[in-house]
Amino acid sequence: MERTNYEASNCSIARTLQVLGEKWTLLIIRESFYGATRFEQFHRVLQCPRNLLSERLVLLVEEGILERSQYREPGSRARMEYRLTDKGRELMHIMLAFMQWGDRHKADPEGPPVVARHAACGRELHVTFACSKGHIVTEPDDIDLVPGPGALPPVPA
Amino acid sequence: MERTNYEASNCSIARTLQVLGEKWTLLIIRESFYGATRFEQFHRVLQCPRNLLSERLVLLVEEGILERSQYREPGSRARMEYRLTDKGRELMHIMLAFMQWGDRHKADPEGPPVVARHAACGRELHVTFACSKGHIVTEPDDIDLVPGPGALPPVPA
DNA sequence: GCTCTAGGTTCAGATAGTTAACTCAGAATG
DNA sequence: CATTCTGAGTTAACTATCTGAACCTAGAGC
Repeated sequence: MERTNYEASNCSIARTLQVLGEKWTLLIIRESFYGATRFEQFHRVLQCPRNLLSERLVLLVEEGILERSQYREPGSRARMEYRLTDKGRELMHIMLAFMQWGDRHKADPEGPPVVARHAACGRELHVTFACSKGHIVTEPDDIDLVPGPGALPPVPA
Repeated sequence: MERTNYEASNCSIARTLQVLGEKWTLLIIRESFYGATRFEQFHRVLQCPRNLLSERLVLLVEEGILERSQYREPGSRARMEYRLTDKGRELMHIMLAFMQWGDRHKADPEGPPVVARHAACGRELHVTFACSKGHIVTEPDDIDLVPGPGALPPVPA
């Protein structure tokens, strides 16, 4: 299974896209967050081609984002289930960032189908940035993107 | 320009992917955040096919994520530039969520090429969730995903 | 022994992405 | 003022990926 190469630069975004950037992948993960665990569940909701679903699940397991295991309901034969690993659950930030932007700019008139709440207090959550001093930042303008240790030479004008 | 349809459910994530989910799109936006504004700048860094770059830029302008305008450097002819709109700048959350996951799980040994800092205090930022009461949540387990006003019937087991 | 279901696999045809060559206008060069 | 150069695309042939549908298999239920 050869996959496309975005690697023109040392970039975590590109490397992450190499895993998540194919069609359906992020929606499969969305369904995992919403509670789907079985092939037919994913397929019923997403209505994506079965072979792609199959390929993507294999890939996500290889990447350590999902975990595949057999289980057996009493009186039923053994089946496979796919569950998010810790690494997969850390994709929550990406999911909710997508959801938040979409709710803001691509909203359905009915309102959002899913809302994220703080389990402890029940209030609605939104994606923010926090610095190590505890400052919460929401405005893009309050963020500086600066070269890090693995920086490449800047883009020539 | 027909685009693919992910719409099996009322979902902001799917609708956002319909705009950002095609190949190269998110990397074009990454470059916008890093300061690229001109066709050849994007192309030099990304090394993507020129026709796709061209198509994607048109699309991002149509979507109101980039703004296209003419400008003229003295002694040079008029050129086009592409700049993030406010709507585009709000994609920062998605960008940094990708970057953070990638830095954690797909890191380059050199370290990250770009770091996000709080403009006011200079400290490193990370993506978090905050509720309206000001609680900061980082653990996926502290988040409940609950049906919102536009909810669809739940996935049958 | 036949049918149903979950979880896939196979394959032909359509769509999207890639590669490389070409265009075109204005600036610079000679 | 003819020629080359550069930025910003366009075009066309080719390749890879995705889609839709049919097919397969093992175990459960009838």
